[in-house]
Amino acid sequence: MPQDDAFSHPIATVDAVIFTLEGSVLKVLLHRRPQAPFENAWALPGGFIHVDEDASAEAAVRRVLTQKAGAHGVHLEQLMTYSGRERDPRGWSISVAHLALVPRDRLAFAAGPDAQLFAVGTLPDLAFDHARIIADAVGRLRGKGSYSTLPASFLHDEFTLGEMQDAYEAVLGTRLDQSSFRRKVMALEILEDTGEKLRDGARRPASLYRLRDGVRTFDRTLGASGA
Amino acid sequence: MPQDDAFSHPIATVDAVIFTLEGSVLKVLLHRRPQAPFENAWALPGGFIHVDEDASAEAAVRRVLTQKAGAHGVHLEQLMTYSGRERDPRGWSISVAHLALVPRDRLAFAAGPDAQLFAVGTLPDLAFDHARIIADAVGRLRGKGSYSTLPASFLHDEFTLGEMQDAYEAVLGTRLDQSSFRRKVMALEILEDTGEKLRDGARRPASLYRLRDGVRTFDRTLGASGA
DNA sequence: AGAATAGTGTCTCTGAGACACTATGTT
DNA sequence: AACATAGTGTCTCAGAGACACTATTCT
Repeated sequence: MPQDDAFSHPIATVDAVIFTLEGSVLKVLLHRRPQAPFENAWALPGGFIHVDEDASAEAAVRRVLTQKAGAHGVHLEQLMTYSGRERDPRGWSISVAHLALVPRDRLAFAAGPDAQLFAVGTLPDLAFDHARIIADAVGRLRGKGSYSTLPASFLHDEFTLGEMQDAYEAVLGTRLDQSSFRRKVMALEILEDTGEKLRDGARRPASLYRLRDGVRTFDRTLGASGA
Repeated sequence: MPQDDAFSHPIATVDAVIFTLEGSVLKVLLHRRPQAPFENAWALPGGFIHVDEDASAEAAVRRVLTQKAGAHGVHLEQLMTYSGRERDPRGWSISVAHLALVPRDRLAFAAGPDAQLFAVGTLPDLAFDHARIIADAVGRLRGKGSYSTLPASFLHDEFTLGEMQDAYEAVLGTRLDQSSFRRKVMALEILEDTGEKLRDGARRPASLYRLRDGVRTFDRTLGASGA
């Protein structure tokens, strides 16, 4: 315990695994590193914790999210912390990785050769231990997705049951039975009917719902992960 | 991202929430702090990460476990990382909290006014944000306990179904039906019959089982948390 | 009318819980 | 024989999955 402050401190960073849904495909935002180490390699958006500026690691991630993905007010949760002497050639480092879930159109980054969305199934080679971090993040998302409202974070505030089911299917990687899905969602009482309908073409309009706030996880499942 | 190394680094520490079962009561090991900050307050065992000595945060926790609890080779998992400017008066700090589950007789600490096991229901005032950390740890243990072999970490290598059920009941805070518990445990195929029997008194001897390794979590539950 | 998705009804199967019962050892 | 825990059998109920069906809108 508090011996003496003579120990040299590790490098402290944060990393963000920013997920989104693009055409019902689960994707992650990656940036190409502009400098060493791992110059030109793809990597997770991240950066040093600014002790003078960030109130916490989570605040540091929110800063990164805004600066590098143009996203704010999105679902953000801590994933895990990765640390050690070997993971960063610059020295003993500690990185607090977070999970961010963002609707596609709330992501604002300069898409191009240096920033891109990759489907989680086909990732390029990655800097540091970022492949491992993404694998853990996907595991968390798939696992927790089945008994939480996490997948709904990819949707707008108001959405139809069909859109909601699509999001769950994309996250869990399985097809779900429509009838069972609706029955279970309704039984959980996690939605609020807005009274409005979505009219978007040659078919029966669907009711628009909103997530009732406060609800995050439930004790039943909305479908098993087929990963 | 890697800008310049000119940022001052946070203080980096680890904390261990060491759980054990004493007389079917879930307890946590606390130490009294010998010095400021929070001198004389109860706190979780923990300490600075030694960059020159620890290969990772987990390694740092294992060192702390050995030094402060005499425990090694126990179940250890990362809980969460707590960080910020306010949590430690010495400055911006980051602490990687871990969960350790130890059978009572594998804990070797000098019990006395400066080190003690406390039932999780009746904790004293705590230093730093350690009350919050313990609350999170109890939440994790209770939650994950119902669908994992975590509670069995409190037992010896070989144990009876009765002992196993006791451990689950202590962790989940509920009584479980004996018949259902046995049926579910058997259906999960997580145990290996040693062929031996425990003879410990005036009653029918119970079979001794061992955990089959590799098994950590399952998709069904062994009982709901009654917290 | 036809296309397309929204939404309902219902059957079956499995697992969980409750609880009554039998078994087997020591004193 | 009494006792205490080990271990079994069985009934009932709720939720999940499968799937066939009906409803409503636009073109």
